[in-house]
Amino acid sequence: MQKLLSNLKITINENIFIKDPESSDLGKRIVENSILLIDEIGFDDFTFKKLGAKIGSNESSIYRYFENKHNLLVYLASWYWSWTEYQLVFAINNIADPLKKLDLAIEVLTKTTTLDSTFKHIDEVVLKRIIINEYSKSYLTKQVDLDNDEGYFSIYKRLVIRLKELIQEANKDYKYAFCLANTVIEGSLHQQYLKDHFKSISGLKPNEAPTEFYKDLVFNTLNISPNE
Amino acid sequence: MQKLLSNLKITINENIFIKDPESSDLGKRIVENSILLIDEIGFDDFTFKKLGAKIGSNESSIYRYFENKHNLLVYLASWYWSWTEYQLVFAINNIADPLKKLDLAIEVLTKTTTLDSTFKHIDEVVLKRIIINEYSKSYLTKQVDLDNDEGYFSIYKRLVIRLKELIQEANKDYKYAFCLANTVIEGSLHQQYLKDHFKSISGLKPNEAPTEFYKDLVFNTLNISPNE
DNA sequence: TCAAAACCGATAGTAATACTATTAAATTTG
DNA sequence: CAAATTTAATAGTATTACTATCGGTTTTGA
Repeated sequence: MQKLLSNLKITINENIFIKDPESSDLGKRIVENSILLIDEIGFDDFTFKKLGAKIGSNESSIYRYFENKHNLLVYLASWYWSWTEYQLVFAINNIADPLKKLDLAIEVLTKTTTLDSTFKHIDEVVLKRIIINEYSKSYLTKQVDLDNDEGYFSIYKRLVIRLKELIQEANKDYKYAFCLANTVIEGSLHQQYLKDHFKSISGLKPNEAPTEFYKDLVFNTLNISPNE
Repeated sequence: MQKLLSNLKITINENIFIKDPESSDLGKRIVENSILLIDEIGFDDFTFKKLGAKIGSNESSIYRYFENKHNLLVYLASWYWSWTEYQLVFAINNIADPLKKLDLAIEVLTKTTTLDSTFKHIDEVVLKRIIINEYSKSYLTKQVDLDNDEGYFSIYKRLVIRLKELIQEANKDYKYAFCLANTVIEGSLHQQYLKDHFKSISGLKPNEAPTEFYKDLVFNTLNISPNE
């Protein structure tokens, strides 16, 4: 992926962290290396103590940035969805045709992730793997309603709403725009998980993204087709 | 739900448990009450110690049935998917029309769960809630490939394959049968989760199942429609 | 520029978790 | 009725998920 804008900062809800990790060198090392460590050992085995050892810092210092590892995961997810939203907005900017806009949106939301050099301390390819493997753990908790009230998932919800609006623009009579938007965004993660771990029931080849499946699904469902 | 068959036993892969919980009174109490306790406090806070206290038994006794709480979750999920498969097979039995069969299959897989009096120690409505809230935690782990090799997910995979075959019978030219089958089965759980916790982006009303959405989705995608 | 504030690393400590091991009583079974 | 199995109880371990405190260093802002 080429650089779209320099000096772009992804803004995350302040409730999620105690101290903004973008505000210091240690904070950036926490974010950068937590992505690598969670990818390596999985979120369940990930601890602040292990992360401290990896970055040559102390457990207690990391607790000054994030209340617990759950909030760190919410932070990483928010970053990912915010970055995805920015790509989506950029892709459909100045496009008038609603069908073409929807086509591009599905493309952005379902394609295989590539590196973005704008953010030097974040490896988006590894982060995407974490989102595929761990994202649902950030909301499948008993405190989900409280977290939701704090705005922990607002970026994700905004993205779903954007896609739902694109679907409605493309076909004003379609009755299930929200369900379909969720199907594309969450389903795309699931399809990519299946490709890696449940090959026998995955419809995707090893290096295939579910993009074509979702385009076919959405345009057939809406009874329209994008003119290339 | 009315009783379809008496004396039916759901068979679960023997690798998942140490001692078959169906083989003793204590085993059945473990299964029955683990469902209630996981629903109450969530899988993350659930421990064998707490379950022992609930059923007036000891932590160490539960460890003789299940290696750990993860395997207990896999067991409960296998039970649920096996029960669902039995409902699916029963529903489409003796139906010849492929479109009607697919229609009924989507119905079974996406509808709201109701009690089945065949299994006295299992509350299927509560179990379904656990599946919605916790199922993905059973495979979003670092040991997923090993667990898969042990056959922990074989019932679930068999169900996906059944639906994929019904899709193919309905439209032999459709290219993404596996992707679509996974979309319906996993997506249905997700839509029901959104309904309860992310109302602002859910397309479902409080007591609505995603059945109509999925029927519309599948039949439009396959370019067919079921004759009622 | 210098004092206050903020930051960081280190250490210590706690309650809970996720088990394992052992033993002894109760129950089942052949 | 003896042997085998099952269960409950206790004890113990390493790790987790924190909290609290204390200096030393760095940053800041008046």
